[in-house]
Amino acid sequence: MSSSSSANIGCFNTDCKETKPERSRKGWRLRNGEFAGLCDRCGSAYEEGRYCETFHSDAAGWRSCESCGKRVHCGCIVSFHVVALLDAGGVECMACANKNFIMAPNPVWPSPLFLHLPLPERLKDLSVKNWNQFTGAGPSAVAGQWHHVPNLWNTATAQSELHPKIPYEIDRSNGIDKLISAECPSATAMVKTKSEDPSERVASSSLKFVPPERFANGSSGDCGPVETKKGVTAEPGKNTPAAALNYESHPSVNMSVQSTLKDDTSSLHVGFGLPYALPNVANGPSKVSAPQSQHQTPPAITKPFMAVPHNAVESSSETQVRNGRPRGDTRGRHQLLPRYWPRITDQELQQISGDSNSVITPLFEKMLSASDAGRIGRLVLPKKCAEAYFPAISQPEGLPLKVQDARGKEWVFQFRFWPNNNSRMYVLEGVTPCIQSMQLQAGDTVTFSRIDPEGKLVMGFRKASNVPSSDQETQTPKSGNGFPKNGEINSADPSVWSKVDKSGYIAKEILGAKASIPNKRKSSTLGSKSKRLRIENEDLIELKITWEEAQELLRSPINHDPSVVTIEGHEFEEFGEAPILGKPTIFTTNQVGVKIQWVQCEDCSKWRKLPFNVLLWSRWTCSNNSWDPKRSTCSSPQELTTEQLEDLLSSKSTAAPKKTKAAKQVTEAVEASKGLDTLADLAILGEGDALPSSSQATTKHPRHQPGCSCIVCIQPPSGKGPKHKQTCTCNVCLTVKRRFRTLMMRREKRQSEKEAETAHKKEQQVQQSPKPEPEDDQPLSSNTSNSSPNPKHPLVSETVDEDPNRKRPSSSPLKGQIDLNIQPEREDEPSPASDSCSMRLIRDANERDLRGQRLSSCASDRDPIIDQIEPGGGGVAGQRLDGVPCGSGYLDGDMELPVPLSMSHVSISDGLDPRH
DNA sequence: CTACTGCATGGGT
DNA sequence: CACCCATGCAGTA
Repeated sequence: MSSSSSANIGCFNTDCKETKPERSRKGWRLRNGEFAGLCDRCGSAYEEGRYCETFHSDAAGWRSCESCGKRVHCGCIVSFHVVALLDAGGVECMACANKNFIMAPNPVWPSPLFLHLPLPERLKDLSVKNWNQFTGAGPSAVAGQWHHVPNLWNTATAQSELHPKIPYEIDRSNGIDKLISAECPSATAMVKTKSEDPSERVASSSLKFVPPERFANGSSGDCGPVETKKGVTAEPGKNTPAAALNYESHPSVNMSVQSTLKDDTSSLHVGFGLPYALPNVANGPSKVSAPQSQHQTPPAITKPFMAVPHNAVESSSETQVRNGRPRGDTRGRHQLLPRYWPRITDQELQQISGDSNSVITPLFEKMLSASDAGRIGRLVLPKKCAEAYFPAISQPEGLPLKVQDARGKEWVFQFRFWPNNNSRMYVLEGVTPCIQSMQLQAGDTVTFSRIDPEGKLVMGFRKASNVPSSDQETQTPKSGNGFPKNGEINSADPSVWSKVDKSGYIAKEILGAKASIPNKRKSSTLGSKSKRLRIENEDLIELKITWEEAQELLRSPINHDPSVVTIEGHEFEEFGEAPILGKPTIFTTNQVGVKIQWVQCEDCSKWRKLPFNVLLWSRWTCSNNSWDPKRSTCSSPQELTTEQLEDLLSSKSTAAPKKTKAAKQVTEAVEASKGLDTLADLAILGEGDALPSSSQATTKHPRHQPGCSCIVCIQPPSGKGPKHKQTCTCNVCLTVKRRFRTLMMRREKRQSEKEAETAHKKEQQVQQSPKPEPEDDQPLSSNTSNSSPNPKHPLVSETVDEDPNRKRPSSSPLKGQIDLNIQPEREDEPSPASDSCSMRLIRDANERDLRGQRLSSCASDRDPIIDQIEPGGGGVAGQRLDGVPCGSGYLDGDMELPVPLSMSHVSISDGLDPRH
């Protein structure tokens, strides 16, 4: 920033002697991505590669290329991009670097995002990144291979030692120079003392820099982590003394709060390797500059930490004996899978650190599986993460690892592994108390970070998203739908964080952090492993949003104005008929007091005015504007002025969530298949309210559905109870199944039913905008969707099986419509045909339904666990899903099993889940 | 019988 | 196809 500001005045080169230099040459790349503007003289100097030499030949940072010996400056922004830092230490001019297979120069500059952070943060961040670069980045031209990098024990230390300098050194216009200059020597020194045993301890050398205070026993030099002064092994007989990290006298792995340790960080905490050490980080999947990556760098592991024995008893031979395979085998696979990349933002980390001198380095994160969150208390650690960031262990018993949670609580887990095939499976044992204290459940994510200079391991977490806020201890503000607002979290609102205790609190960021997280990131973070998880976490986000949007689309059925009921402070809109969906429009009242409706053409984006009571297709274009021929083409100008449009839009945004109004104003709407599909998906996959992550987030348990009684399914701590059985015949299940089937059928038949549809459409077109949209857009008459003529069946009339009207012939002209309320053919049974996926969907839907039910019926504190639902029998009205007679005055009797859709007509002022 | 432990299994990548 | 890892499950306490 500082640099860019100066860039606006004459030559960018502050040493330029030109009195009134005129910038005409493009210089080096600035941190903001632009290029420094230089006058001719400086520009040519730069282009000729003698800029540094010319303008600051006496500055610090001059080094010699390891390959050609050429003197190169290594410590200013100008030279930053033309010098390659070697893993083994030293630097190379780009010429040699390229020859030696270095394709990319030093890591890219921080992303623009980074630059937007307050200076202190940037500095910190930058310092970390730079440091990382220095510590581990850079292929070794000499060896022709990537050299080791992160050494838990030393890098952290080294880093910590350096950080304190950064603040003042970098706080200058050319801070970069200083920063780098300051670091270079250290880094170099470190590398130069490299281990003598390149085969197995490529970079362990730096261990020598581990300050004595960190490894009190002095064995760090050779053994890495070690005993600390107290030297108490976690479990006598199980842990080798050397391996025990003696976290205070905590003999067992049982976790307990150890507040007293808070400050005793010098020797009790394990340091963790730097996660971002890959030299070619710029080429990584998640670039530092990724627009929305929160300027995180993927925790690339240049070399598994485990390659370096960390304790005296560890030896490669032993390791091999135990595992049947040297751990070093993993050397080739340096990077963590994307799903383990920490998504925690720097700011969040900053918050955790509490004091400004701490630097948080996100290490990795892991979404809890059912077993992780179960009562077994074992958290399976991704192998690479464990090996990269946790101390190396040679004994299956592992060692106790002290981890601090975001609140400063300290826990001691047993970090160990199990021989597995020829590999290892790392687990953290004894995590139950911690998991429970954080109220985590399957699907939630735990993050591991390291705080420097303390070198503490910090465990944060992020709820899967829809967890009721009350369940969370976080103070993160949540949006109405239960999602914490990413912006709020990341906005670095100190006030929020400052409330948290000293150690800060890792924000439970929204899953997916809304749109701020690139899709790629989302998917990668969540992992490609579990589709279920992805659906819940990623797509759900989409769905969630869509769902909310869908609410806006809900219109009361024609001739049925909704009535608003308030239950426990939440407004519920009650329709006499099933609401219908339509294209979102904006309603306003003109000067004359006449209500009008604005709709945006999907082709030209122009807004057109329509009568307020018009039904619209989900896809509406100017050509459909039969009300205003003059504006029935995209070429015709927009009626609204910019200002008016702004007002309009702003009003929309403010009123948007309040669908109630709209519902009252709009008489009807039409839904198109797109929306239909979306809705269908929504209905099935998840209402805005998140699916209980505990149940579905779980991932690969193959037999969860039926009456699985495995520990995972039984898991109560995080799970919310048993689930609906696949064979369950309760109303919810039946309804959902039917619906699901219906949806499926509808799609299939859509095609064949066009005719009927067309015919039907004609009728409607009399009063609606003609939109002969082929398969996708089908006119929806107000009542069509609901075959139930009985207005008393508010929403899901279909649930009433007895209702003959329900039996909609498959040929119904309404088929193509999105009416979720239609009563599918009553092929009752849980279509065995439905594959597991379908069933899952159904189950999910069930859960959602439940929630919806609860939401719409009576607010209850009970968890929407399907199993808690008492088989309501075929559509007994007025009965709660959970078996509790609901008597809620909400809907007249028949309202049972509110389909997901029912949720949408609920206008909730503060969240989808009123329960909380 | 329950809880725990440690390894086996197998789906997914 | 190898590896990862979520979960299963037998053996033990």
